[in-house]
Amino acid sequence: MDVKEAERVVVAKPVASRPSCSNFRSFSELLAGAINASPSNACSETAVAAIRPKTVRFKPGVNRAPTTVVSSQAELPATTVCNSFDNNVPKSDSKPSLVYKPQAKLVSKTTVSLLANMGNFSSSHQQTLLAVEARAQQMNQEKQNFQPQINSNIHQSTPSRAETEQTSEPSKISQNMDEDPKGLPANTDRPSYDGYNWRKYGQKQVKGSEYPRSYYKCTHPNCPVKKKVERSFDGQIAEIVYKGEHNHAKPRPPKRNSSGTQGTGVPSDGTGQDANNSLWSKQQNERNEGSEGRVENENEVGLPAHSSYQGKASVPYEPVATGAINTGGGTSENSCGLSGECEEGSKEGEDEGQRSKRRKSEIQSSEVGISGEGVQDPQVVVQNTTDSEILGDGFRWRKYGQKVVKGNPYPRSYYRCTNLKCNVRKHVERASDDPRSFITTYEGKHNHEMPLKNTAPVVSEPESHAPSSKDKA
DNA sequence: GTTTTTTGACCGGGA
DNA sequence: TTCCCGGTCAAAAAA
Repeated sequence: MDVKEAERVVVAKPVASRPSCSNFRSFSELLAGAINASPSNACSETAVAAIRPKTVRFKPGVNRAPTTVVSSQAELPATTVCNSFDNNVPKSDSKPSLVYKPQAKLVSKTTVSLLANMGNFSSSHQQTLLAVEARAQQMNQEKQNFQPQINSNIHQSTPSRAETEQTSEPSKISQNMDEDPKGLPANTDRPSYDGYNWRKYGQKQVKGSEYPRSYYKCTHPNCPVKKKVERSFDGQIAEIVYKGEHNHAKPRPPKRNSSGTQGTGVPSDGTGQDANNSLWSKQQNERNEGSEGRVENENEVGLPAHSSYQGKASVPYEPVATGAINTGGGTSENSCGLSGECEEGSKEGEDEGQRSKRRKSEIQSSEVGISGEGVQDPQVVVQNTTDSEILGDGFRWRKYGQKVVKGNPYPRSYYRCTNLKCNVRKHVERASDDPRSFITTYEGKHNHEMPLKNTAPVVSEPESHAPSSKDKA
């Protein structure tokens, strides 16, 4: 990728097509290439990996680093992603930054409505399939694009949080990765950005899909929810489809922290979803009080933006989880990104076994919680933030212009990050007749952390986050 | 020894 | 009825 172009991140609805990466070829070719030739390019490598997934347990140092690299910006894209979901226009083609275009998958009406309402979760929907597409590539791009800057920018801003965030972000990503078995350590529960714990029960190469599809079930007892995740060769999530509704609240975080809400993140294992989830919930609750809703954006958005849930109204937290949804709402706490994972990370002390046990207990407790407290806040979603301020990506934006540009009958709105030090801009335009479909294009990278709204829970500094993954003795 | 992931086989729905 | 294919099961492997 060209560095220059890297600056520009375009998010658009994915179009069914093969990755633009010239390297992508048929599996057979990839294999051959991988085997024969040195895997000069990542593409081939990844491809291979995709073909033969292996259980990769999270090892400190191994995956970590790479992931971390990533980007903080997940959030941005996330937002975009969200929007992009609905977008019908594959504008991306023209945009330089796109690495590949994931196939466009279906987005249920529910999703649409959710996005549209962002915040109002109507839950009426029946079980549905929600398809979200998260484009890994965006992620990648972002990762790549942002990284450089991050480094440079970080210096400017106080490293403390910003840095942590940035670094942590990766973790988020990793979380995202969670969907991916490979990337993630096998943390058992593997909470994902959506805040729930999932157990993988199958993987398969589905016809018509370039990537292997992984099947996950919610680990919560009696919970019928399942999700399908397709990952791109590079491990990025290409699509997530949820099925069913959770009949329980998100798993509560293990006791820890209420304070930590934001833990900056370090997501430990990337999977630390449990914690995340729970954290989210908690945070949400807490935040809700404050009316904050930032919550999951980052996480979810981050990547998972892809994950849009289908609405499940029944679960209060869900909404939150849905980053996309929140977007509308506004800030997310970032949950995991910041917090959830963080927490998990913080739990480093625990080892796998303990976690497992903990999970079990959590699960149970969560059940209880469901009926009890957890559920309350459906309103989480509804936030006061205005569109102009927080557009779902967790950052604050100020609209500074609007214009009709060639090729699109709809006016394009220009936004600038409200952070004085930040020169990131983005423009948003309708992608189609559907008022809910937008194409968001970012320019530049944020050199600051995502603004936390009012309450800012103390961020626990990620001490050395050891990969919480499991260190088994 | 425990738990999760991997993966081939099986099942059931739809064409 | 048969075939195709997505989804699920479950034994084996991995950590």
